[in-house]
Amino acid sequence: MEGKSWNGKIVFHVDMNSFYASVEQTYDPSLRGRPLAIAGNPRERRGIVVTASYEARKYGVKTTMPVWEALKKCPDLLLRKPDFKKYRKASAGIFELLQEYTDIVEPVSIDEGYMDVTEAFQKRDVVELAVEIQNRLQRELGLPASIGIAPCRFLAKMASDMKKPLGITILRKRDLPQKLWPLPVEEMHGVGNKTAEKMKRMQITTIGELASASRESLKDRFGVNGVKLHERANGIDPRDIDPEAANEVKSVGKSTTTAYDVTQRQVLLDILKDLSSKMAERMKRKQVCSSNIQITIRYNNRTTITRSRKLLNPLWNEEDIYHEAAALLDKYWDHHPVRLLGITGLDVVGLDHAYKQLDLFTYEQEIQKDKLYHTMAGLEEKYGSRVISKGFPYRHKK
DNA sequence: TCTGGGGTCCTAGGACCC
DNA sequence: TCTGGGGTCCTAGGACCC
Repeated sequence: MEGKSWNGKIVFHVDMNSFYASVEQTYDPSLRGRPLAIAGNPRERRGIVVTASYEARKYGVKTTMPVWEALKKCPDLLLRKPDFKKYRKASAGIFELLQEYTDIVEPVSIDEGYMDVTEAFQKRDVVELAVEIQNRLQRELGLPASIGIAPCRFLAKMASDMKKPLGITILRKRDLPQKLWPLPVEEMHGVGNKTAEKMKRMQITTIGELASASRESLKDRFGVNGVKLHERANGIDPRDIDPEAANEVKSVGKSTTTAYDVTQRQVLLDILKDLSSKMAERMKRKQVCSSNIQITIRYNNRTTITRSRKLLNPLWNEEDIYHEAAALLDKYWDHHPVRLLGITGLDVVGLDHAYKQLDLFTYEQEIQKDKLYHTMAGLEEKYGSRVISKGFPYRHKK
């Protein structure tokens, strides 16, 4: 248990317990100790449970369960709509607290993160440290957390899952045979339904069986992912904790399930307009732009398609996003009833970065200068960005 | 009365180039 | 006359996670 008994890294995985519900309970003490679910509006068919308090879980209320079903299981269930402003604020408080202990903190979502405490706490008992962090989160922010302690990310993550709520679990390499390997393979982080089913057909039902399966058979079946899972089951995970990871956004999206199945083009365009405006807001807040716009259409039979187009220039304002999204809709929507519509900006880069990249703005000015713009726009409309970028003479100038 | 909204990473096929 | 091989870029879909 002493710091000195650990070889190599010490990683904490801090995982908040029923985070949204816990935050709501700090704002409204009358919710404490009661069955509570954070959920959308059941009348708008977005009504699924996002988070359930532990009291609600006792009745069988679970995440992604439709609200009507949750109410059947627990008639006294209290409901609150999600309020992400509150959650983001609470999240900031949590990570500020964690950063008092080390700079190597990597948030992976609003309510969980990794810490590399190797350097910061060589002399200190790691369990004591975890207890202190857990107590402070509870006392200062009113939020319960479970903490996993291990020599790598994967094991820390598995450890924090082993005791909830308010657990502290150590998972050393030598603990794997007793603590990790007996678990069903579907409980492994990175193994979902599909993979678990395939593994069962290969006679792999526990993490231990995965650990001792042949690397080759896993590689044949699952590609690089199979090799990774095999290594992790054996306690090998070389991924470092990267404090910058959260700043390196790859995509920004906005989607909505419609109140009813939509078949009118104008209604869909209105929704896209609204999504564009919200997306533009978010991109501005994050100071990013995107050069690849994608729309998502989910039809009322739940089949979902995505259609995207790479653009010549990155964009970030509402009108441009809407223009691209509407063009994709008109090109690809097959007029079947729609239940969800979304817009995502892919290939996202920071605005500062975009200015330097490719001299985009001089590029655009030159198009204007040569009066090629309309021809180019017409061509791009017709054939996509690829043709234009290849045919355009300035791209290779220099 | 079914099943949200935000993401990441990987794979595979086709176009295109040499 | 019936068809190479290597590489990149783009697009679409799938699996997974919280």
